[in-house]
Parts: sequence; structure tokens; C-alpha cells
Amino acid sequence: MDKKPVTIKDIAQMLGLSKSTVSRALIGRSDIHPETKNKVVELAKQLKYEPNTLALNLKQQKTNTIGVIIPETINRFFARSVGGIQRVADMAGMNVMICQSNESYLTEKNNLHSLLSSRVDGLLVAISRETDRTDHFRPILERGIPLVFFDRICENLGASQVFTDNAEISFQGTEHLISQGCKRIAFMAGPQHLFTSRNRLQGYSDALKKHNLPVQESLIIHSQYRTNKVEEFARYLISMPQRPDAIFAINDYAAIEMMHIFKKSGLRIPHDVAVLGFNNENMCQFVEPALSSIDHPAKDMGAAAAEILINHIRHQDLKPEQRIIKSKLVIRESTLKIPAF
Amino acid sequence: MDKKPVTIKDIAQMLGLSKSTVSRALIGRSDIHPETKNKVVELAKQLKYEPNTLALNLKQQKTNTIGVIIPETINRFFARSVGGIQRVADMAGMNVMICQSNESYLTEKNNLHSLLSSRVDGLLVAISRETDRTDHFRPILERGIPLVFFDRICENLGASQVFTDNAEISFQGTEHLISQGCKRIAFMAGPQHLFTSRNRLQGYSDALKKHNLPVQESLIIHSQYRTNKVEEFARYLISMPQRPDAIFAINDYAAIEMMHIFKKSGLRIPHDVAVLGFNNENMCQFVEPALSSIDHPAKDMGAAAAEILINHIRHQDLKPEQRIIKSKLVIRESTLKIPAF
DNA sequence: ACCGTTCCCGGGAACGGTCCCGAAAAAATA
DNA sequence: TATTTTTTCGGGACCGTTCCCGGGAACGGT
Repeated sequence: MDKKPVTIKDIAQMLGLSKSTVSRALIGRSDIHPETKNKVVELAKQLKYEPNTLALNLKQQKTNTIGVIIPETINRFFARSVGGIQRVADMAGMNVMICQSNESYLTEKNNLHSLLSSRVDGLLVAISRETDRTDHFRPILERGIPLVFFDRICENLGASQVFTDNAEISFQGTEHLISQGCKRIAFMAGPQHLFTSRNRLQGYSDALKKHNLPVQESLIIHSQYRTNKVEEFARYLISMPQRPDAIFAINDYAAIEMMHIFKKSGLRIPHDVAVLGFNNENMCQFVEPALSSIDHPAKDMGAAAAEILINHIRHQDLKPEQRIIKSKLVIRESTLKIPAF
Repeated sequence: MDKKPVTIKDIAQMLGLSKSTVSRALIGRSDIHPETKNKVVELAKQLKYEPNTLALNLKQQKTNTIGVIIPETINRFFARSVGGIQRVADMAGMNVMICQSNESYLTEKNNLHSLLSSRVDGLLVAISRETDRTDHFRPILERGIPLVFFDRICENLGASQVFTDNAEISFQGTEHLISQGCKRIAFMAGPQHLFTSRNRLQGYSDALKKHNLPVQESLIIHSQYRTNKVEEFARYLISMPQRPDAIFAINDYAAIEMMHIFKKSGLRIPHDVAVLGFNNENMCQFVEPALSSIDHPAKDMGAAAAEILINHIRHQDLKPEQRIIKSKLVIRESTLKIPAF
């Protein structure tokens, strides 16, 4: 036990060869006698030789690894993105190193340093909720390390970006609520320094304006992507003198919790209050009433981001790319005041 | 752009020093003139020097990294475990490298090789659903690389293990259903080569036997931790000549989907069928009726596993440790036929 | 003035691979 | 047989870092 891992040198000594020869045999490259090669490969298998990736990476000046920074693994949306990233990376023969910022700017910065000193070949980043500045990404770009933001992107940095059509889909969702006769639509908005949140709010208010409905500050809740405040928000909405007749939630978990509280308060859904979620989790179809939501193709987004990144790693001189992933409005019972037939 | 990262040698040349001196200055170790040290540190900061972890790891023969293999990130239970692992690792100043096996034996084996050749200092593993042999872990143990299994453990390997009291809690859960007057309790069982699944089934049948109820094969569903078969199972149960009056599901998602299908079929919960889940996801309190479940402290389990592992990394001569994490039965409406008061 | 100690610093080996280059041996050609 | 070509292998540099060792300078004590 506690034996040092077997190296190329060990095999060389055992066979009376030089390490160059052993290396050649194991790589399968040129200039090697078949018989010698066989002997080496055989012994290597027998000794359970595993090449030391560290040494290789040091020599090659590349690690075949892409670093990923996401806010939280526990967040299903990002977990699904990571799934897409992994799939693409696997196919390209690259490894993935995942860090989570826990929605903290400081941790995000630490993650960045950690991945940088691990010499990853490229970076995939969804910034934290707290991150309202972008200076920590500058050095990455200056050094020419490929960097792709996804979903929670950074603007004005000249980096590649993949995100969903938040403005359009929020517009569409809001319009759907209006079409169902809703006139006082409450909206859960995220932090306004995030591109995603701003776009959603924009789509929401654009839709209201188009249909000559007032945009009221009192109906806009500034949430922080945190779920522990949902109950508070729900009670606030219920207690309003002019109760809203719809709520566009920031995600499905918030939506479902809201529905639950509304129902307990004797409100009927969607009759008294329509509820629209975000992300289209599996749960949506199993709650009562079934929750309408926005289907965000998280996996596709991750995959697209990874594709772009790998492209940039392989061809250093490419221009930054921007890709927009289309979302889809999934209408279920929780927003259908007018029965479809 | 595309500049090579600055190395210790670069700094040495710029200041007319040797790399040894620069190294000493940056490490903060012995024998260095304060003035020289200042100059070096200053320039390093200015040039945004990041030490090359690869070189360091190669030299030190350790990576300060623990490798983690889990079935799926998308599985919230394992996502939460990883959260606990990360927290403990962070506090110990160690990095975490996560691989997912996608519930495939082959991928698990590949992950193992990949982590091994990355020279992780230790391994945390929850085996895949498919894994019914253990030979691929032997070499790890023989080499003395610290290895801790968590939740989905491997028996008879002499490795450290952390898992929950599946037998006890299943016993308790089943007894709870019996106490509510259930006599025909259906049970979703996982693959029987998994320790966890076997223990759960054991607890279930022990409880039945204790209360003189028959253990019927027809009531035991052999699921594969897959959710896409749930509907099929539900329809099977409904169509039985003697319908079960309770179902102990393999996880909350399956439970909630079952409830949904039962309700659509006109069955009342818990009156006609009681439903008990597993994992106690947040959703449980928001569905209707609120779902009883088993609270599995996933984060604690991950944390415990990481603690044990780090301990073994730091002190090579420790004996394998086994820790059992206590679960808790959380009773809600979905199993309360007899109203509590 | 001489010697021992302390303080700084540089040189070089080592970690485990790959790869370029040159050399010896074998084979082919003249 | 002599020369060229090909095949096969070894030597060593290199990647970036740490660490051991040795050496020179300054300094204090005799």
C-alpha cells in the first residue's frame, strides 16, 4: 500500500529501455519496433500505468480542461446547463472543472483565480447575483483566454455570450396574461444590474404599454432569486387594496409556493389570480392547477456555450460570438381564465 | 493578447534575480531580505502573476484536490451532497473535481481513470445504478489512495463509508403507514444490487412482518430510479384487482407524479391511497395534499464523507471509518388518514 | 588581522512526461 | 564492398515550481 504511482521511467528501467522509447510506445507514435512496443504496452497494462496528466499538461502548456463557474449546483437550471456542457465536452475529449460561486462576488473571484492557476484552456461563466462589476474578467480577456458567458452574462466586455430571449418571452408571457383578461399583473423582477433581469422587466413593461396598461411600481417586486422571501411577497400582494389578478414569478419554485399561499387564503387560481412561472420544471405538470411556465432550454444553452468555447480554444483568432436561444411559452391551467376548446 | 502567463523566471529576469530567490519571496519562507521581497511581491502583483498549480502539483506529488464521482448533478439529492462536500473542502483549502457517471458503469470507470491520472489526493464516490461489481475500485485501495463511498456505497471493499439508516427509516415509514390503517402497502424498490435499495426493502418487509402483514411480490415495484416509468407503475397499481391502500415511493418526484395520476383517476389521498415519498424536497409542502417524506440530510452526508476523506489524506495510517447519518420521517397530509389533533 | 556566524542569494536537481536531434544498427542500393 | 537510406533507439532539453546546498559578503568577537 501507499505505493508511488508507476511512471514511464520505472517501465523503462524494468525493460532496459530509455524513457523516450517507452513514451513513444505508449503514445503509439512513429519509429518504434512492433515487438518493443508490445512489450512496453503489456508491462504498462500489467503495472496499471496511468499517465500523469499534470506532467503532460505542464509540458504541452494546455490542460484540455474547461473551467465552469455557476452560481449554484442546487439550482436546477444551472445543473441542466452543466449537463449540456459536459456532453459537448465529452464528445470533444475535454474535461470539465466546475466551481460554484454560491451567488457571491468574492467566491466568484476566488473561483476565477483557482481556475486560472489550474491553467484551464477556457472559461464558461454565469455570473453571481451579487456581481455588479466586471473588472475581474478583464485580465482573462487580455491574456487571450477564451471566455464565454451564458445566461447570466456580462455586457460591454467583448466576450462571447449565450443567453435566452428574455425580453421577447417575457413580452409574450405578459401578453398571454393580458389576453386572458388580466389587468393588474404583478411581476417578480431580479436584480436590475443583471442583464437577464433587466430584459425580463423590459419585456413585461413593453407588453403592458402596448396594451395601454399602466406600469405600476407597486406591482413590481424586487426579488433576489431567493426563495425564502416568497411568502412575504405573497402576503404583500394579497394585502394590497387593489389585489393583482396575475403574477409573473421569477421561477417555478416561487410560483408554486405563491400558488400554495394564495390557495390557502381562499383565492382561486387562475380565476382570482393567474400564475405564470419560469423554467418549466417537471413539477409544473403535477401541481394543481398545472402551472404555466416558460420553457428555458438550459441544456441547449450549456451545449451552445461549450461549443463556442471549444471552437475558440481550437482556433485562437475567432471573433466573439453571440448566440440567442429561443424559449417557449408553455400554457397550462394556472393562466387559463378563458377556457380553450 | 494571447500572451503567455508570466512565470517566476520572467520576474527573476526583470529584477536581475534568480528564480530561487523569487520563489522564496513569493512563498514568504526563510532567508530573504525584506527589501528584495517587497520588490518581488510588488512586481508580481503588477504583472498579475498566478502561480502555475500544475508545476507545483507535479513537484509536490499532490494536488490538493479531491475527486468526486456522483451519478447525476441533476439529481437534487447528490447536488446537495456536493454542496456539503464543497463547504468542507473549502474550509480545508482543498479543491473539488466533480464527475458524473450518468448512472453508467462504463462512464464511472472512465471517470475513475480520468481522476486518477489527474492525481487527485483522494476520492469520494457514490456508485452508479448500473454498477454491480467492484473490481475497478481495487487498484485505488491497493495504491493506498484514500477512498470514501457515500450513500451508494460498495460493501466488502474495506473502504470508508457514509450512508443513511435506510433500513431503520423504511421500517419506521412503513410502520407509520400501518398505524394509519394501511394493509396493502405498495413499495417502489431500487436495483437490488445496491446496498441502499436492499436495506430499504428490508426495512419495509421487516415492518410488515412485525405487524403480521404478508409481503407480496405483486406490491413491490422494481424501479430503476428512473422517473419515466412512474406513470406505468401508477396505472398498474390502479388496475390491480385488490388496489393497494398506500404507496411508499422511491423519491418525491415519483411520489408527486403518482399522486397526480391517482387524483386524476378519482382516488382520494390519503383516504383511498396514502403516499409517502423520499428525500423531503421543498416541493413536498406545496403540493396537495402536502407530501409526507423521509428527510435525508444529504448535505450532512457529503460533509461527513469529505471530513473523513480529508482526515485520511492528512493521516495516511487511519483505519477505514463507517458513519451512519440519521434520517427523519416527516409526516404531512398525504399519509394522515387518522387526523392528528 | 583572523575566524566563525549569520544573512542573502544563485546554481542545479527534481517532479513526469514529450519531442527534437543525433547516432547506431540494419537494410537497401550501387 | 562501399555508400546511402531506413529503422530504431538514447540523450538531453524543456515545461514552472520548490528545495537542498554551497558560496560570498557583512559583521562581530577575539
